[in-house]
Formats: sequence, C-alpha cells, structure tokens
Amino acid sequence: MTRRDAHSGEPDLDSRTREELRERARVLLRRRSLRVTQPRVAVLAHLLTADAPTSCADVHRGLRDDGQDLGTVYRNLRVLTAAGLLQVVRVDGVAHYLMFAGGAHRHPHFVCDTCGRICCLPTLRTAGVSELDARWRAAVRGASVQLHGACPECVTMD
Amino acid sequence: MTRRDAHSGEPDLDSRTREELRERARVLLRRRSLRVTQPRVAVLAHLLTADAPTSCADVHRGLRDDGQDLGTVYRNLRVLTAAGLLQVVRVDGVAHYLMFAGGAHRHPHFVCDTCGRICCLPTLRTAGVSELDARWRAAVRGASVQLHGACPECVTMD
DNA sequence: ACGCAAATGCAATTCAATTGCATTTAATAT
DNA sequence: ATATTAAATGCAATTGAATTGCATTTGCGT
Repeated sequence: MTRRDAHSGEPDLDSRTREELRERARVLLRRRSLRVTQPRVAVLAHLLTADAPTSCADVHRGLRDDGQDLGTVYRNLRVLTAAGLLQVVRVDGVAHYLMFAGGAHRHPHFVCDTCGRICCLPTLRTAGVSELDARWRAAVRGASVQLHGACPECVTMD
Repeated sequence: MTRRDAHSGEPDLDSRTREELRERARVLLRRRSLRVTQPRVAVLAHLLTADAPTSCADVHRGLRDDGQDLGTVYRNLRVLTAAGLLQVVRVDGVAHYLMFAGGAHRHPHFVCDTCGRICCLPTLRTAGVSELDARWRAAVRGASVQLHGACPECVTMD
C-alpha cells in the first residue's frame, strides 16, 4: 500500500511529494514576483507533474477535489503563460499548457489523429523528420508550421 | 468608373469575372463529385479570390449580401476541406481556410502579433528562417511546429 | 418529369474562454 | 502585530466559435 500506517505522525509519501511540488511552485512564483495564492500554486503544481500538454478543462478536472473555480484556472493559466512559466500548444482550437522549457529547448509537438494524445517530441537540432526515431517517423502524416511576430507593415509603423 | 453604361446589354467587368469565378468553383466541385449548390459555389468562389486564410465569419461576412446562412457556411467549409479543396490554418483557436495548394507546395504561415493578419510565406525547400527574405526574417519572433498522424501506440492497435 | 438522398435555412445548443462584480487575500507600509 | 490596498478569487453571466436537430428545399441520376 502507498499510505503509511495511520499511527505514524509523519505525512505519507504522496502528500510529502505533493507538498514538495507545491513548494517548488511557490518558489517559481516568487522568483517572478507573482502573488503566491493557493489556486495559483495548485495550478502550477499540477502542470509541474503533467507529462503532456494539458487543457484548462483537464487542469480543472484534476483539481476538482479542491473545489477550484474554472474561471480562476483560466486566469491563472494566462498569468503563468504571460510570466513565461508556461507555454501554449493549440490543438483543434483548444489551448493546452505545459511548463516552458526555455528558449533553447523548444520542441515540436505531435498530435495523434486517432486518440488525440499530444506528445512532446525530442528537440531536433536540425529541422527534418529524418532525425526522428523510426517509430515516430512512421507515425507522421502531416505537419504545420506557424511563425509569428510583427509583420513588415506593422514593424514600419512602430 | 468600374461599371459600364447602363444602356449596354453586356454585364459589367466585375460581374463577368465574378461569374468566371463561380464557374471555376463549379468545375472544381464537379471534379470531386460534390453537389453543386449555390451556397457551396459562393463559398468556394469567395475562397478562390481570398489572398489570405479566411475565417468562417469572414466568409460569411463577405457573402452576407446573398443572405447566406452561417451554419451552411461552416458545413461547406468542412466539406470542401474534407474533399481536399481547402486547408485549415488555426490562429488563436479560430479556423482560417485557404485553397489547398497541393501536397508538395505546403507552406508555413505567419501570424502578425499586432494586426492579426495571416500571411502565406513562400515555400522553403530546406527548413530554416535563414531562407526567408530580410523583411520577414526581421519579423519573426517565434515559431511553432506541430506534426500529426497516428501515434506509435495507435499504429500498433490498427 | 420523378424520387430520393443530400444540402439548406433557421433556431437551439454545445463548448471553450472571458468578464463583471462583490468578497477575500496576500504583500506592503505603519 | 495591524492596517492598508491592490490583486486575486468565487460565482454567475456572457461572448463567440462551431455544431446540430429538424422541417423544407434542391440537385441529380433514373
């Protein structure tokens, strides 16, 4: 069993790691001088454990035991993204969030047409599907590339 | 003035080209054995002239004189896309459609952070921003790459 | 011309995302 | 420690894209 015996005064392992996560989240928030609130910590801690980009609804679902408010989850995901802690991947028009890996470590994402799962692919130093391992190579049926920034017309107007 | 004199029996230039477009649209529909309906022709003809990926709302707006139904526009955009006539670019979760350029001629898109305009960039034979012309190179602030297909787990289940 | 499947028009609905506002809370100054 | 205040929250209402149910119309093969 995962839980310790009840007569032990110590918290069980799960809640210990959960608290560690929340502490990590608090540190990250303070570093960016964001206010450390319970809902915000909960959202960030949840994203710290997520192994794939997670939609707002998913985060909310994962936190529903705490009676988190959906609107607040949305607001915090926006705040955390604006602060550079999270990045967004949109899949079929739905935003999914993941911890921001840092400028140099951005990686492409893979969306399964069948199960909808979103995977983070390993970074490719030089672009090209040829560098993906064989399993992934066989999987790819299409790709899309989007750049963004200030378009030439807007640049000259600044 | 663009219009011809009223006493001329001939249609003016604008309506002539507009009819040409509609005829091109009809041909494309017949080639894919899609039913040639007035709303469908209107949507496709509109996309044939669009110089940038166009949202459903935009298409509808552009056709509002004809009293087109929004739901029907949505349905036709889906049909035309499924038939391979259009491709979709999603920007901030909103679908934008453009004529499908064909497998070999797919190109990346650029979304302006300021004005929201979406531009089709020239195809890059080898990937890399270095190949964009100087104006565009200066514009780019970020990029996202998404691949899709059947993920390894789903492949083995087929 | 006829018959039927497909498409349309219209309204209602779903779902992601945002927002207005009264209340609570975290960080700061006292 | 306590008061202060701007920020964040909780809840409900709202927006906006996209979809859908259904009665009616229309394209198209026979």
